Amino acid sequence: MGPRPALSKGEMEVARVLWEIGPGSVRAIHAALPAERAMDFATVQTYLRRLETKGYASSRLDKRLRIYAARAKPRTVIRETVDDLVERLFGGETMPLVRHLIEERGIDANELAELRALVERIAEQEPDQ
Amino acid sequence: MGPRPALSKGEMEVARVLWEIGPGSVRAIHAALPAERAMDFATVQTYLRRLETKGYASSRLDKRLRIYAARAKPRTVIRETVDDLVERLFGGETMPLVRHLIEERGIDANELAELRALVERIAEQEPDQ
DNA sequence: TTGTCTCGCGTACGCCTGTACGTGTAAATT
DNA sequence: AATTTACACGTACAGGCGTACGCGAGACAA
Repeated sequence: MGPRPALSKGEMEVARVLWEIGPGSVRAIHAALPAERAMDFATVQTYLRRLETKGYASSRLDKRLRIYAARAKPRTVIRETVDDLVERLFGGETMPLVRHLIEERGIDANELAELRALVERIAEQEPDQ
Repeated sequence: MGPRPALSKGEMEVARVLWEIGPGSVRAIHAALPAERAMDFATVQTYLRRLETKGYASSRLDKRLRIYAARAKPRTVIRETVDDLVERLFGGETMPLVRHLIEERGIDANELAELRALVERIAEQEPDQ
């Protein structure tokens, strides 16, 4: 997977839906977008076309209906996107962002428990010092 | 602080330096950029002008030297930026990003200790359940 | 069969972004 | 004084991005 052009914000939203609901028609993807994020059908179509051009999605014609599918794995795309952000906005350091997320955005009791477990798990893997 | 146009990637890098070194001339900011990220002097100048237009920075002339200063606080800008990303790429959920950062990017022993402390601190604040 | 609906697909368009160049002028150097 | 250096400031320009419109052709309804 060579250097793909980065996802734009709009493309991200559509890609996310693609991952979530799997392959689908433009209509399906349009319908699966969060209601409060009302994009025009044609806009979604454009984003999907661009996702394909950029290598993030593929498509095939099923009869007269074009079906899009994700081509890049979420983890990969998230890594690329987040790495870039961390680099530019945090000088490459991870912790400031983690801190921000926990302190500023807040996490509830469940999430806190999960985080605790995660920390312990990592702590075991990574032998002290 | 009304709705500012979002920072572009290039603007982010420059804004970060502005926060780090405080008010300074274009040259100072240019010099403070990570060496491996060599932008042209004139490019930095353009970004600073745009940062001012967007409301993220202010400037004054000191003799014939224009001095730029940050106008928006890092925390605020980071909140706006990260909120947007979390919304678009993670459907508004915080934990997937936290998990990604910890698991995929990895953190060293020191960071792990800090994270542990942070979790405990939050756990105390937020009474169980 | 004759609209009407639904899509695909090409096209559009203004603003944003990355990345500078060039000109004019003030300050510094020789 | 003449030359070089250093900036500010205006301008540029191609490609990306958000957000569609409109046409043409099957599919479906009447």
